[in-house]
Amino acid sequence: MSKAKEGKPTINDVARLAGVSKKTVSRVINRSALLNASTREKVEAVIAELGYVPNPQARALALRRNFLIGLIHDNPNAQMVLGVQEGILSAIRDTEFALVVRPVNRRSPDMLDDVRTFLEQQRLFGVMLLPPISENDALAQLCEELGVTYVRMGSVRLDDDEHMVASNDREAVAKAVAYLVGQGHQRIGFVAGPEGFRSAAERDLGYRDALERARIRLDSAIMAQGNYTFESGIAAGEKLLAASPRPSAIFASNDEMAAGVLHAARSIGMSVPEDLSIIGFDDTAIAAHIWPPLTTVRWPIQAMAKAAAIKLIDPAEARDQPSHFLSDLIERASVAPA
Amino acid sequence: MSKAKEGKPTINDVARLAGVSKKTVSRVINRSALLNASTREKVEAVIAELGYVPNPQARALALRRNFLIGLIHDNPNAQMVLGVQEGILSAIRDTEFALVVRPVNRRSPDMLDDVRTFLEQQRLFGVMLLPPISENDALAQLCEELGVTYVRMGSVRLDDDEHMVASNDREAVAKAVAYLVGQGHQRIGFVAGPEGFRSAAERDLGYRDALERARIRLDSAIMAQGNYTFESGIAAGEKLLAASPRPSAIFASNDEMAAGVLHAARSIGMSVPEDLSIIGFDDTAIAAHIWPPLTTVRWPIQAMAKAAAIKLIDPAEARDQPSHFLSDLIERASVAPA
DNA sequence: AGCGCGATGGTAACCGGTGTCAATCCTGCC
DNA sequence: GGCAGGATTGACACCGGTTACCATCGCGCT
Repeated sequence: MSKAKEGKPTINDVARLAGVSKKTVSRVINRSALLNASTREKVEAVIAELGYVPNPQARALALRRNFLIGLIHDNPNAQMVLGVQEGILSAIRDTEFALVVRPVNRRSPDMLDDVRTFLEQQRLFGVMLLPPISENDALAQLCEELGVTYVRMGSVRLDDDEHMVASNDREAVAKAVAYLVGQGHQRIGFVAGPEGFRSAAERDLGYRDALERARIRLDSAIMAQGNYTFESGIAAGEKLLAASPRPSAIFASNDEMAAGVLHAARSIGMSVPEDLSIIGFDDTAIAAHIWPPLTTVRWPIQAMAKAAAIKLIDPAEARDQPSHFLSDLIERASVAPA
Repeated sequence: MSKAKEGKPTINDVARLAGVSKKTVSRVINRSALLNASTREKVEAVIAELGYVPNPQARALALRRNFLIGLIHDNPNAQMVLGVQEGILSAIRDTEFALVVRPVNRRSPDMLDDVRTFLEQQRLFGVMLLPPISENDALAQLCEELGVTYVRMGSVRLDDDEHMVASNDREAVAKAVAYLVGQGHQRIGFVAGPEGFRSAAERDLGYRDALERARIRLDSAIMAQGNYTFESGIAAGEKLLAASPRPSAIFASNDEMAAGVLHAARSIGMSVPEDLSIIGFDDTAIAAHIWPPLTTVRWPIQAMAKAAAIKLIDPAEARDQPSHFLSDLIERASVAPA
């Protein structure tokens, strides 16, 4: 408050004012046990008075590790990315960690180089990988090679528990389809996601599992593939609804495509859910804001992200963190009994 | 590749192998002009061979500034937040800057303390503030006090150009409403946003401007207030459509409420846009994925965020960056002539 | 009284860069 | 050939922390 010439107070200032050495101040900051109580109090008083906060860059340099965790993603689902960011933040709030984000372009040929530069340049403590990029094994290997710890989030277990937090999309979809069966539906269409997405493959398997368990035969006439977009959902819907006999229910591998199916149904005069039941996946904002609100499957994203972040930053608690999560079926109004 | 015992190569390793001093290597890294070409080449060769990348923490310490820019927000619109993140990233890609995000809770009483702790602890180079929290002057003052440069994004100019990148919501709404007038609508309803949001106030003003210019009298029977949610849009829609005479068009202050109005209209048997034209604001994912696709107003978010980031990190280019942006009217299918 | 020992706290080096300033090397020019 | 002066380069301190290791202190003990 006196001659503090612009600059923030440093550990030296604290030491001088408290009449102790830097080292002692450092001990106070790091809560070292071998410290006389009165010394500690004296130092703490000075710290409070000066409003001293240790310089993170200096700390990082001396400790040879920093306190930044990265989030690398190419996920088009804004809702999900933000959910992850909030989940991570809830884990690192009240710690000295901070979250650095890095959207990348999956299709870019130099995606890997881009990530490499990023990791080398920033020397992050660790990174989280979101799908679909988290399915890229080369990326995980790159982290390994660069000595950056990582945790992947995904729709299926792709790595050991230490490096993975996974939902079980296959099971979740099977449950959703079984739910349709439970509502009396026997002719259930399916809109698959694009190739190359692990989630798409898993959801496909879940659909097949459910039909098999219900002893319903697969019929390729009521199966179509989309690419997770609204438009592809429309196209898929048109194909499926042209089949004869028509499906009485359709499971779409994500909400956007489900919205597209809904649109296709409506444009040929069918009403939902009276004439057609629809289930989506992801519980994005769209799901709740179309009419009728979409029944869908939801990853517990925040919880997953939080668990992932804890795995990254706190080895002690890491083993208590679950690596597998169950998705919930969110029942809204797009499903009716057959 | 030989005895590199785990650790990454440092400037000392490079200096030793190149047979020059640290300082010279430093000069090469920083592209200092006063350097003999042959020396530079020699050093660059060693750098390439070793795969040397300067340690950002050490740099930050020595330079007394770091290369982290923060994004502080409490914005519920995921689409927008992600757009901003991408905009910022496009500005800092190929620089050594990184983006640190910090979602906060607007309603929390210790929001300011939370931000203060964050800023003091991380010693960021600068921060960007997103609405609605960017409207909080105390926050801007806090940044000032802590010596953190900041740039605010918002729907109206709240600060000098150096610290502000603004759209002009008032003008944008006026244009949108004028567009409805141009389509022959004379009875145009309005759904306002919640109090306390500057954007809501501006959009309200824009509506009034447009009516005044068109010499249409305000009628509180076809004005309602919502809180930017889908549900509040339904309620507002019900109120407005119960008025007599009914409005032939409705402007809603955001897309979610517009979707709500659409739903309200449909549930009383009106079809859109035949019986009712609707315009929203924000161009969120919902706008494109409901039926009919919503005509709406869009902030050029990425461009704004990019300009804001450049203002933050590059004083030289900062003055070339615009501080004001015009929003675009995105014409889809929810508007028809009266 | 002298001694050993655990509890505290200090000193100096170091983490990996950058700034300052002086030393050295050229070069042209008288 | 000698010298001024700009172009290069290096030595060294320093940024603000931490660690390794040493010094001191107070105490109980013989």
